[in-house]
Amino acid sequence: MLNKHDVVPLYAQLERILREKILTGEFKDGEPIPSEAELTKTYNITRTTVRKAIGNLVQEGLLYQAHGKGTFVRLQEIKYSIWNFEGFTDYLRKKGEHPVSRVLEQKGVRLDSGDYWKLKRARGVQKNEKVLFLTIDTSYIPLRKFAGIDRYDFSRESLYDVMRKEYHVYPRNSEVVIQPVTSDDTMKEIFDLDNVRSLLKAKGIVTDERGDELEKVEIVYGPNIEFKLMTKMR
Amino acid sequence: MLNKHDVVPLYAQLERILREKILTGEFKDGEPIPSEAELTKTYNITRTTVRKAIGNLVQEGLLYQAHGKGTFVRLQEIKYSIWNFEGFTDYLRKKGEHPVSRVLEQKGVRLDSGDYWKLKRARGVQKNEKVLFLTIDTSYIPLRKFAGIDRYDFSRESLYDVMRKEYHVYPRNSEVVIQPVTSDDTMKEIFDLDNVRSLLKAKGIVTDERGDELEKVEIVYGPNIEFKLMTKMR
DNA sequence: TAGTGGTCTAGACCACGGT
DNA sequence: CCGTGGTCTAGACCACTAG
Repeated sequence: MLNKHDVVPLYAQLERILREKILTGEFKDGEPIPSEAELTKTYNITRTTVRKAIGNLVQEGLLYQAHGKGTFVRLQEIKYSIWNFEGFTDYLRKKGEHPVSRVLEQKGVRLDSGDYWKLKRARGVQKNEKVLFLTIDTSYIPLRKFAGIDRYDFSRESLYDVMRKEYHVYPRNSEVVIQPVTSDDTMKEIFDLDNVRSLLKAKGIVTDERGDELEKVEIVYGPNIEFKLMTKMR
Repeated sequence: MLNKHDVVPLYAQLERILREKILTGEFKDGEPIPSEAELTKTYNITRTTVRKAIGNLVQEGLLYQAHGKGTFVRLQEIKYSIWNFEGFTDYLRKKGEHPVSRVLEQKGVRLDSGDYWKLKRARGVQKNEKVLFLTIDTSYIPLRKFAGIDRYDFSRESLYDVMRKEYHVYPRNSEVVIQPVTSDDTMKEIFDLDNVRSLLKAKGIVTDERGDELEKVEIVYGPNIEFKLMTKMR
């Protein structure tokens, strides 16, 4: 049930309930959730409010709507091969590789929206005697949320591990824009390029389940990475 | 002014007007646009409709809102964001745009796996007297599955509509690799580039629900497209 | 035809920011 | 204080889908 006097808006409360039911499987993948009309009755709110909640979940990709048919659950809309946030580190370990990070730069910076810890790392794998770098990651971590984050040595520790274990914060969503970039000197050196090339860059934010920003991120992908994308259409 | 009897929804019409004013600089970067109350008066529509239009532009990244202050123009110039293949025509129509296709090349070709119909199109939107091209799509359609596909005029018809309505085949999944490419002469002409640039290319296959290949596809995205990607961890 | 989502109206009260 | 956006109500009519 919803609490009309809560500071949390009704649509956000409903959103949470629906998300829960989708993720626990009470609403099954591909099947319809109750109609908007039903939801207005069940929760005793207007359709506008129901639509706001559903709209957000559609935006999020958890639901889709079909005119005249209904609102349906969509799980696993997008998968990604290299773009997994449970991390880079775990991903490579599973493949039997030895992940390596080299910190290129770290310092406090002030962006318009507050104070951040800037962390720039080259990340890759150990190959025999050599290191093959795959990405250059630049993170801007809000110090308001992660006070003392500068104490950690991120050439050894995983950023997301620290967020989870030390701050009890769980990265959940990311929204990035993919762009082409032309290699600069840093990229040339890290990726061992012999001349100027086009590379891919992903730039965006990582948030927790409430949509709070955890990190501004910018990742440049080296030439050894394929950016594979699978989508499901309806 | 808005046309209440147009098939294009009022919010989409308003959206288009606002987008226009932002992009032409009538609403300047960082400055506020008229308040929601003013817009309701100016266009003689309700605030709900105004908010729907503004909401979409906020989503698109062209505007941001600050509680108690106003609605402001955002510096970055994001025009279109496309996250899957299904959306092109519908996505643009919803925005009150007029999608345009120009067939650049079409012929039968033999690939190692069989006979295909090659269809290369530039796709974009009508802007006043001009056409702004957004993508160059190259499709290879298996003739074994789509005999007679060469009869259709794909400058007018949607490829997927034909697949659905004439062949009763439904595109469902896609698997593509995203790569950077350097512009060639065709791209230079279609996208009206003044010099060589890095662009994005998606290359892969589209399948139906049984995993049967419907199309090999290669899409080059012009500089007016941002490739926005949202991921969720579960 | 009945049920669904898509659009829109005409209000209301609230919280926030700056004066 | 006033003007801004944020939320919400209680309706209405329409277009689409399926039986």
